Amino acid sequence: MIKNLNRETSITLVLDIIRKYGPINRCKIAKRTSLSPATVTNITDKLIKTGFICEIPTTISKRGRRPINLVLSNKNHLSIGIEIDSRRITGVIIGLSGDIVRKERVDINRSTPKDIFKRSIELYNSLIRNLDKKSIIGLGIGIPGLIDSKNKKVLFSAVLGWKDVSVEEFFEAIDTPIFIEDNVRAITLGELWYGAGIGRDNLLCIGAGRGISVGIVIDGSIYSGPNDRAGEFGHIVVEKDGKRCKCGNYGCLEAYVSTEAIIEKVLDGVKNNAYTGFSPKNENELFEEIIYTGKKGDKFILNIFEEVGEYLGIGLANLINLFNPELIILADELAKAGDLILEPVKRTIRLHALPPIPEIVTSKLGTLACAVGSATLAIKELLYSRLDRYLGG
Amino acid sequence: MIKNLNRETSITLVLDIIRKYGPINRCKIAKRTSLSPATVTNITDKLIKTGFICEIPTTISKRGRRPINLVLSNKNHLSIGIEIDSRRITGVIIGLSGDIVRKERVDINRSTPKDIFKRSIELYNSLIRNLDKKSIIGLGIGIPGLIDSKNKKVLFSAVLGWKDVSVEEFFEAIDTPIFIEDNVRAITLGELWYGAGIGRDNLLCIGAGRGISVGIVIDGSIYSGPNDRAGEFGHIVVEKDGKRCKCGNYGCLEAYVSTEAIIEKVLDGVKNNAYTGFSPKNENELFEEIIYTGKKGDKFILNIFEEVGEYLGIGLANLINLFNPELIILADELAKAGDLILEPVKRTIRLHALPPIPEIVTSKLGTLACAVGSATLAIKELLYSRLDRYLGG
DNA sequence: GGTTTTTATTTCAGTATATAAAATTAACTA
DNA sequence: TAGTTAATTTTATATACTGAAATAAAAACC
Repeated sequence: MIKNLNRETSITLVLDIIRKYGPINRCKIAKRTSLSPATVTNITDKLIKTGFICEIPTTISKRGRRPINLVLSNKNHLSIGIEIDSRRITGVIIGLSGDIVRKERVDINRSTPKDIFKRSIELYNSLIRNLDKKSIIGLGIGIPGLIDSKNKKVLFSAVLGWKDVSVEEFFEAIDTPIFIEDNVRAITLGELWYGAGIGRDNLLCIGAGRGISVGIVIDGSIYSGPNDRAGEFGHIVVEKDGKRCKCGNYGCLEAYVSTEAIIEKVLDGVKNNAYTGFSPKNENELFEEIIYTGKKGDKFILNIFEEVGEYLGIGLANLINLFNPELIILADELAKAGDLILEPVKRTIRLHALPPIPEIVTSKLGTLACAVGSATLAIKELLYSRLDRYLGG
Repeated sequence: MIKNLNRETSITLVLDIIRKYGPINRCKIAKRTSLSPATVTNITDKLIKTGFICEIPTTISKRGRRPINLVLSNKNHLSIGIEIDSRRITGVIIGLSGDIVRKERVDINRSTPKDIFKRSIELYNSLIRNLDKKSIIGLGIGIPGLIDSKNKKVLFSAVLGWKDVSVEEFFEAIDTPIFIEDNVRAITLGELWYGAGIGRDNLLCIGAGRGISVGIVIDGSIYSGPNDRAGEFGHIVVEKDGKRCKCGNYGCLEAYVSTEAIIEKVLDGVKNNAYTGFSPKNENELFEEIIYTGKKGDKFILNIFEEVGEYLGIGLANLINLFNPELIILADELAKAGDLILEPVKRTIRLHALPPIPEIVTSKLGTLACAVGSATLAIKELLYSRLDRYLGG
C-alpha cells in the first residue's frame, strides 16, 4: 500500500514536469509544480538515486549559478512494446524518455491467438537478449479491437478475427508486468508522450486503417469512457440514410473513410476502365501502391482521396466542434497518404468547423507509434502507480 | 496563497465525497478517500466548526455503534444564481447541498446589457433581503452565448444580441465574488451536482433551445476545451450537403433540431392547411403551445417531433459513440416536450449507437436548472479554491 | 441484566513531508 | 577582488497523516 499519498503525488508531479518539459532545472520545476525549491531538491535527489532521472550539463551562460538540467534517464529502466496486427508483429524497447533502443518486426500469416502470442513471445525474447532483466519494467501490447485492458482480455477484434481472448495466460512464462490496450489508444499515448503531441494536453489522435477510431486526450490523459467504449469515430453518422456500413447502419463515417473503402473504390474504377495509371500488383500492399500512384499525380487516385478527404474532413469538423482540441494527429495506415488526404481534409474543415481550427498533423512515430505507445503503457503505470516499490528499496 | 497544498486537497476530497455520496458517515468517507479514519475525524471537525457540513442523526439500527451521517450544511453558506435569457431573468438562492431557499423571476423586454444587468441587480437585492450578508458566498450568472468566464466577458450572444460585453463593471456595487458561465454549462453543472446527474462522473447534458449545445462532463468535471469552445453540438454535420444552417454551412444538426426549426415547420404546415388542431395564440409562447397540442395527440405535431427526434437521435448516437457517457440529460426548452421528443430519439439511438446505450432523461431541475447551476459556480469555486480563507480564520 | 461482540469514532504519539529562511555554490561583472 | 545574480542546498520547524490503542455506543448472547 502507498504509505503516504502526498509524497507519491509530489514525486509524480515532478516526474510529470520533467517528462513533459524536460530538460528542465530544479528552479523551474519548483515554479511549475508550486513546490518549494527545497522539496524539489529532495525529490529529485531520490529520483536520481533510483535512476529515473539524471542531470545533464547546461551550456547556456547567463549571470548567476548555472542551472542543472534534469531529464528522464534511458539507462536504468526499459520498457517493451509490441504491436499485433493482422499482417505483422512489431516490437520495440524504449527508455523512459521514449528513445527507441531496439526494434524488430516479423511478418505473420497465421492468426490464432495461440500462434500469434507464441510469435510475440519469441519476439520479446529476441528483443531483450543480453539485457539486464532488472532494467525491464514491463511489456505493453497493442491490439486492434475492443480491449478490456483491466482484465487483460480481447473482447472482440474484427481485424484479427478474435473473440473473448484472455491474454494473460499466454504470457505466464514472461516475468514482467503486462499491459494491453486497444491499438489506437496505444498510438495516442505514444504520440502524446513521445510523438507529435508532446507538451499538449488536449488532442485527438485519429487511427484510420481498416476501421477508424479516435484516441481522446483530455487534460493530459486518455479518456476511454466508463465502459472503455469512447472514441468510436467510425460509426458516427455523417450522412443520414447514407451508404450502408458493415455495422448494418447507414451513413457511418467508416463506410466512406477507411483503407478498405478506398481500395474498393480504386479497384472498382480499374475494373470499369477508369483513366488511371494504377494497376494492382502485390495483394498485401494495395493501399501503399495506391498512395504511391496518387503521389505521382494520378488524377483518378487524387479524386478518390479528394472525396474521401471531404468525408473525413466533415468527421473531423464534428470532432473539432465537440472537443475543441489543440491538435489533431492523423495516424495509422491512412496517415501514410500524407498531403494526399490532409489537403482535402483541411479544406473541408475550414468550411465546417467553428474556429479556432486546430493544427492537423500526421503521426510522428509513424509505423512504430503503436509499439512505442504500448511500451509507454508500462512506463505510465510505473510512474503513476508503481513508484513506491522502487523508491522504498 | 495556499499554505499547504496537501491539506487543501484532502479537505476537498472529503467535501467532494460528502457532496456526491452524502449523507455519509466518517468510516465510509475514510474508505472512499483512502484516508485514515483519524484524518477524516480531523477534517470533518474543521468542516463542522466552519459550518460547511453538519451531522444528522442516524435511525438505522444494525449492531455496533451507530454511524453519524454527515451532509453539506444549508445554514451557513448561501449562493445566488441568476439566469439571463432573452425573455426573463431568473434568480435563486441555494445552500451548499443545492436546496433552493428562494427564487424569483422577472420578465423583460429590453435587451441592452445595461438594462438587463440593472434588472439583475434589482433581482439580486430583492433575493437577498433580510439575509446575513456574511452567509453569501458568491453570485453566478448564466448567459446564453460564447462566454469568457475567466475574464468575465460575454464574447458573443446571438440570443441576446450582445457582443464583447464586459460583465464585471456592471456588478461593481455588489460586494461578493461574481462568476459567469455559458448557460448550457451552467445547466450541466447544476444537473451534475444537484439534479439528474448526482453521483455520475461521465455524462452529457444537451441544452436544446434556440441553439443546441452539449455540456460535457468527464470524470466528474466539466470539460470546456482549451479555448472554452467545446460542446458546439449544434454545428456537427449529420447530413452532408443537407439543409442550410444559420451559420452558413449545410447539414448542421441545429438546422433540423431547435425550437425555431420546429416552430417554423409547424407554422409552415398551418399556412399550408395541414390537418392539425394547432393554432398559434401567444407569440411568446408558441413552442409551449405546440407541445401542448402535441401532447393532446395531434398527429401533425407528433409527426414533426418524430422527424426532429430522428435527427436529434442521430446526433445523440454520434455523441454516444464518441463519449460513451453513463447518462444523457436533455435540458432547456426542448426538454419540455418530454416523451414527445424522447421516444423517437431513443428509437433512433438504438439504431445508430453502439452499445452500451446510456440512460436518457430530461432535466430534473427544469426551468431553474440554469439559475441553480449558476449558483453552483460560486459553490464550486468556494469548495475547490477558497476553502482556506474560511478554514484559516 | 450484565457481558460480549460489533462497529464507529476519537485520542495520541510517532513519522515523514513540505516549507521558510538562511546559507552555500557557482557563475558573471565591475 | 569584491559585488551581483541566480540556482541549489541546508537547517530547523510546522503540520498533515497514520497506526494502534482507546473509547463510545449500539445489538447479541447467555
